[in-house]
Amino acid sequence: MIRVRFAPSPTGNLHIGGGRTALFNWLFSQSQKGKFILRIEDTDRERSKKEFVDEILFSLKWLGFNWDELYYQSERFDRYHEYADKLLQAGLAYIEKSPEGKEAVIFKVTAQKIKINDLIRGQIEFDSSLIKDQVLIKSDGTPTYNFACVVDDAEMNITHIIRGDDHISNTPKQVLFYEALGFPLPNFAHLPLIMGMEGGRLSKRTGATAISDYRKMGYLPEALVNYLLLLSWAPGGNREIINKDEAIELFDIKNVNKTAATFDLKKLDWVNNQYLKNANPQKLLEELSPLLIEKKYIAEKGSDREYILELIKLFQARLSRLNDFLDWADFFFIEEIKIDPLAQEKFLSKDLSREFKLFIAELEGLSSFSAVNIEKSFRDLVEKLNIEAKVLIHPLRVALTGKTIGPGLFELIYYLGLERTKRRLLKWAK
RNA sequence: GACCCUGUCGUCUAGCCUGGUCUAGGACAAGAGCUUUUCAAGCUCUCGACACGGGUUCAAAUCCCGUCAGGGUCACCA
Repeated sequence: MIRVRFAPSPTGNLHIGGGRTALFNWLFSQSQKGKFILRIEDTDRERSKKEFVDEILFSLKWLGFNWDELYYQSERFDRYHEYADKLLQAGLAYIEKSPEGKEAVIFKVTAQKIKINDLIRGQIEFDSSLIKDQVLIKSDGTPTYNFACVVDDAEMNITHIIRGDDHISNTPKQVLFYEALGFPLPNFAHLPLIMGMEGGRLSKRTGATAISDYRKMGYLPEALVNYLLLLSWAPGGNREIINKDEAIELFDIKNVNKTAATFDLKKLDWVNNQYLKNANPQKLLEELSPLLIEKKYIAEKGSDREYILELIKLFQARLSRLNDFLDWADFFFIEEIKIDPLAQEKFLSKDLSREFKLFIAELEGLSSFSAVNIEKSFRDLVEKLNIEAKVLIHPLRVALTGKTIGPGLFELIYYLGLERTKRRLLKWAK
C-alpha cells in the first residue's frame, strides 16, 4: 500500500507552494489508491501556533484534499528521544555539552557517496564528506527537522516522499539517518519550486501567497487546483481544463516537470473564469451571500434570492474572480450609483432629455415588461428618431449603471425594473 | 564561495527517454479585427522559443561535453 504525507509547519498560513505540494501528494495517493497522511511539524514551540494549524487544515479541506491520518510531532517527542538513544548506544552519535551544561545529541557523519534515485529527476549523487555532523536532539530537548522527519516517515510507513525541490540537499542527511537506524529507504520525488513573476521564490512582495488569500479574492478551489496542476504537469492532448477525477486518472509522477514554474496570475484568472462560467449559480450565490450582506447590498433575511440568482447568471460568464461581482453589479443594489466621470464626459455631456423621455414613454406603454419587448420598443424608437442604436445605447448604459461595460442593456433594464430605470434616466432629462 | 537542481515563445507547457513525421504544436498574455450593444464574454487572425559553443550522426530540440544563465541548500528554522 502506497502511503504519502504532507508535512506542513504551523508557523504561517498554507502557502501556494505548500498547497501545490499537498496537491501532488494527494493526487498521487488517489491515483495509486493509497493513503494521504497529514503531519503537523510543530516542533518549534516558539513559532508554531494553533491558529495556523486551524488555518492549514481549513485550507486543505477547502482545496478538497482530505487526509486519512493526522499526526502532530509535538506529541511524539518520546519517539525521537528513543531513536536518538539507540544511535547513542550504537556509537553512531555523541553528546555535546553547551557552556551552560545543556546536552545535545549529535550524529556522526561518515564519508561516503550517497546516491538517490529521484522519481522526477533520476539519480542524484552527493558526497557526505561535505556534510558536517548533524544535530539530532537540540539542547532544549526538541528534535531537529531532519531527524524527526526521518523517524516519523519510517514509523508512519511512508513509501513515497513527495516534497519541494528545496529539500534535495536535506535528502542525503536523511538517507544517512535511515541507514543508521536500519530503516528501509522510501522513494523520493522532488517537485520544482514555484517562482514569483520577478524571479526567485514566490513571496509576499510579488503578490498574495496564502491559499486563503485566493479564497478571499474569489477564486474557486477547483480552479486554483487546476491551475496549480498545470504549473508542473500537463494532462496531455493540449488540455488545460481538467477536473480532479480526470487528473487522478491521468496522473503519473514521472511526467512531472523538472523546471521551476512562474506563478502567473493572468492565467489563474483565465482558469477561474472557465470554472466560473460553468459553475452552478446557486453555488455562487452561497459564496456571495455573506459578502453581499456584509456590503449591505442585501438583507440578512427576506431578500429575493431568486432575483439575485438571475443577476449572477447575467455576470458569471464575464467574471475572473467571483468577488468582482460586488463591484460590477453594484448598481443593482445601491440607489445612488457612482457614475464613472470619464463615461459621463463621453456619453452624457450632450442633452438627451428628449430621447430619454421618449424611451421612458415607450417602456411605460409596454404591455409586458420583458427584455425582448424592451429591445423591440427601443429599436422602434431609434428608427423613428432616425439615429443609430449605439448613439443611445451607450448613454443609457452609463445613466443606468454608471459604467461603460456590463451585461446586455435590455436584460439589464429588465432586471433593474421600470421604476428604477425611470428614476435614473429622469436625472439626465430635465 | 562550495554542493545540488534546472534551461523550448514574455508566461505555463507538448515534443526529448525510443534522433528523421518539428520550416517546433497548444494555452495564457499582448496586438489586430469581427460580434452593427459595451467588454472584462465569444469568434478569427498576428506576433513570438529549441540559452550559447563544440562534438557524435546521413540526420539533433532530442544523445555527449563544455560554457553561460537562473534557482535551491549550506542553522541546536522547518
